[in-house]
Amino acid sequence: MAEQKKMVDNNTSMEEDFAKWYTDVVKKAELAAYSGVRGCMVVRPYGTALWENIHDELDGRFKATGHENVMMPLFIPESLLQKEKDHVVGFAPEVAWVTHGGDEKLQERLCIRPTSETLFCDHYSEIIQSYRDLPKLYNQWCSVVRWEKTTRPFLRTMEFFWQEGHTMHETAQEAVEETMKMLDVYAEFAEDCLAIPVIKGKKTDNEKFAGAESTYTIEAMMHDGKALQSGTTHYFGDGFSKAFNIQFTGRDNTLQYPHQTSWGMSSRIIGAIVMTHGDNNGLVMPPRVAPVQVVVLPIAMHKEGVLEKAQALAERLSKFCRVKLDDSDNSAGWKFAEYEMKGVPLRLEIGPKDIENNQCVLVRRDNREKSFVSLDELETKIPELLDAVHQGLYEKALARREEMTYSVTNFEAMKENAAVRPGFIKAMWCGSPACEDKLKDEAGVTSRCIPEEQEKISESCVCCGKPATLMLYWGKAY
RNA sequence: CGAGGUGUGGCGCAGUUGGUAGCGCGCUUGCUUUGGGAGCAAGAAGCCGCAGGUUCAAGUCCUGUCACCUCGACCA
Repeated sequence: MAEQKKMVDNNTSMEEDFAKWYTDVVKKAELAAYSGVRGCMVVRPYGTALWENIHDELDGRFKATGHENVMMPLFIPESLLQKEKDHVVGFAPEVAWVTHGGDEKLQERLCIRPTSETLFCDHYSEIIQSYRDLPKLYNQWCSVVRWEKTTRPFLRTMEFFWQEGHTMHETAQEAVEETMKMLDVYAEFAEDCLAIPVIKGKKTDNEKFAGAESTYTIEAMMHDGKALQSGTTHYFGDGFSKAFNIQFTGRDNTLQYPHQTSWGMSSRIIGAIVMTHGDNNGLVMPPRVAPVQVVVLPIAMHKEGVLEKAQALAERLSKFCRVKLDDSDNSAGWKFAEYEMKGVPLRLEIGPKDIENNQCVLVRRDNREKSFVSLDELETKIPELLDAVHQGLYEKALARREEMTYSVTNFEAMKENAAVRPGFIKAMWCGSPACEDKLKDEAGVTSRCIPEEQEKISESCVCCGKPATLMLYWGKAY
């Protein structure tokens, strides 16, 4: 009975109102707070620590694949933004403009970067002369601004934090390989660090990035069955190179345009973590990026020797994991609930009885499993349990995704399924944008991606019935 | 941009036919507690979003305005 009791009250359940559950968790777990600036959030220390861990893991992978970090300007002059046609049309409705410096009106407006393709291209046109200058493998960590109308913490804010990789290559093939390589890096990171299973695939022309030749994505399924694009890579061909007049002398002594890629993952991924692993007791942090992996709670702290023992344990644990000791005078029950809300993967309880028996209590956040562990085994037991939590989270998310993925072969079934069953829908597509539009208007689903791993659901397009060879994932998206 | 909603101590809210602003949580101090959000006692804290108006009197009625939230549309 007591086991089933909701441990954290005062929080909306996800079945009741998923959107409210989400914002409640974000606020109560202290990831972020609303700010006085419309559509912009304050990322609080706990959220920032999470982002720093995400940064470090990703940045290590970028460096390991030969990339270098740079820092570009915050502003883009209007003339520069307008150099590539598709690109400016795609972003025009959502750029913020600076029109004055002090009291003086500017000769040319400056936009606050919504993305930095144009800045990178402008710079590349200066520094690329020869095939010997290639490839250029640059990345930057920064924030960008897009004037969004509807905002939600992490999922869509006017200013958001991300990394954007921008690379230039001698050949198209090399650039395509880079595009696919970085997609793999994102997928591996999502699954191995965040315990979020993802579907790798290609976006349709309707859904691709403004100015890109092709766009790839990793799609994750949230608890409510909606899709969240969690990372994206683009192959640009030489479109921007031509628009920005970036040329190099090739090995054959002819002038050529380099081939380009870009790729990004944003603070939106924090929303994905919340909505993939969270439950009605709050957040559940994937252990490999959790700001605190183990919280040490002294029980009956006033008793002789308990606090000292807890301090010594925390000190010992800090040598092999991220640990926090809470020796505040809040009650033990309060602390249990608090660190569950914050999603700390493991809780270590140490009280007088444990000290007598040379043991402690370890409790997993993901399934509340409790074990008594000898104090002599912590160095092996804790890493094992952290791995088990990671694995448990991944498997639970994967099982849910599979359970909520359906296949349909005709329009009526698609409409019906989209209306009553949240989740992903696999269906064949003829390749026509008109069919995509119709499915969006009449069934309320958009194409998520053309997955790498294809299946033959049927012979014909789910919409028009014409012969089709491509299987797509469809769904509702954040 | 369309529809809806909300602005009252830090947070969540109540406030009836206009009549001197209240509750819960949190906060501070003290004592007792401490293995699932502790108890008692004493305290601090509010231009009722803002600007006009009606009235003897406005949190409450009227007009305007601003901000934020939710859902759509849009959104690489």
